[in-house]
Amino acid sequence: MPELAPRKLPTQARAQRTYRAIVLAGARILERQGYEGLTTNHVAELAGVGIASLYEYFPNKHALTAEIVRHVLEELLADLGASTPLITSAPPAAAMRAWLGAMYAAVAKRRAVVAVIVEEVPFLWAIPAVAQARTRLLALARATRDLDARGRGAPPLSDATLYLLATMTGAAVLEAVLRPPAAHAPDELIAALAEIVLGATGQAPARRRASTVRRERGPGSRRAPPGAGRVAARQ
Amino acid sequence: MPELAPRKLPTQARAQRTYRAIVLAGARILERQGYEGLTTNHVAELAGVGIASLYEYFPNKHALTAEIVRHVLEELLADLGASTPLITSAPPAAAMRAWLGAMYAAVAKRRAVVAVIVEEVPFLWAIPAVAQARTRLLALARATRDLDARGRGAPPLSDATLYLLATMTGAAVLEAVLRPPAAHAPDELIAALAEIVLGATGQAPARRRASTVRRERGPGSRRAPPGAGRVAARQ
DNA sequence: CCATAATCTGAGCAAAGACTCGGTTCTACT
DNA sequence: AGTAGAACCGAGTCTTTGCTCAGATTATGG
Repeated sequence: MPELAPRKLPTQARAQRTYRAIVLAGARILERQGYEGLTTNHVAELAGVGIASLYEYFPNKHALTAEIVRHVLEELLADLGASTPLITSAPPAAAMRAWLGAMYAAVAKRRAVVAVIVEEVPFLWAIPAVAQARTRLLALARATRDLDARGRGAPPLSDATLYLLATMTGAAVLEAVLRPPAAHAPDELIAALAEIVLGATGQAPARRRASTVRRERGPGSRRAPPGAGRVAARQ
Repeated sequence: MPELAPRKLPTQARAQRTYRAIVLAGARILERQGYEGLTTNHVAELAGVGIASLYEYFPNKHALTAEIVRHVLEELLADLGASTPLITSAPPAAAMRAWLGAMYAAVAKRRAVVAVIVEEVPFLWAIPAVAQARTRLLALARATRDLDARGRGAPPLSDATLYLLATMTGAAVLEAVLRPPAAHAPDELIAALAEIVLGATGQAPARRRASTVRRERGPGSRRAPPGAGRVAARQ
């Protein structure tokens, strides 16, 4: 198990710029050339710093990778956090759709990097930030359920069901973004997904006819552009 | 995009043994040392053949990797296929539980390799066998729905919902096997998962109290052994 | 301003790893 | 038996790449 923590954190302003440049360059390379293209020399060059500066902050390549992943994840979670006010103020059903939409948007915005990270980065789940994010999201789901159960008279979901719903929705969003099915527009998927989740939580009306699920495609629901099937450019 | 097809297939018996030995050795290394440990020299050595023999059949490392993946996937699907007779003969609800149980067992049996394959192998979705398996499973789901819809009077699921259910279930099983939650035994998860899916397909009775979902752990539902959280041994 | 610490640097080392070459050994088939 | 071609082989080539070293440069704070 390789060391995943940075050697030290930059304190001076100049050093902070260097550190940041390294991480950003790493993210760009990861996005464009995949994990196999992520070489320390290349990262340093693109960042415009000497290779030794990179090793000033990271003990090895794995630690650099972990930091890149942490950075991307943090930005993604920040996006999600920014849309929670809108969500919590909405009525439950709309809130669910909004939440799923926000997840979708956050992932879609960084489609290429996220694809490489989840599909190629080794030791992904050994990165503390990743494991933490998982438990935090599960805790959030549990809290929401408890709050919701207190509000209505309905019996609460079992822990196992809640766990499954949380992981399944996350996986479904990832799947829908990374390997979009040609036959369905994003909006349609989000709506159908919301319906499944709401149904399982007992908040949905009895299952409606299939035709009511199929929406017309509005301007905001354009389907993936041609070529979006490719995972990354890979020079 | 690297070449992923074998250079040629062995025809003589001796050559078939060689080919097989290479693929099996590759699978073992992938399982034990992850993708980073999968070097062509090492594979040849473990297979007990010369390195040049490996390159007799595979034009490059990527093609070898693709073949290893194909082999593991084929075995996994064979396991699934072997249990379909039992499943199709059962009534719908029991069939769903049996199907999920079979998926779980098939993945759990090869936990370590599967983990490495889905988390580390680059170009995974560019491997024809992988993409094919995905579409075949989706087609199976669609066929089942149509058959089922004709049997009962209920309206059929929309295509989008079906797609989501299929991918979500697959993802949930993978997740449950690869990163098992300490709090829930496999049987409990399978049961809860079946309930979610059946609920979404309109076949389940109205959502029951949470307590009825929680089963006692029988002898067959032992939870993951200690250390099962590790993804692979990694020498 | 000076001493000390922090930061930066790039040539180059050592190791690893993908793949080839030139040839030997085995098998199939007449 | 003889021969064509299929299969096998491993030492060695060539490239890549993670990482270090020894020292130059810049900031800090007394």
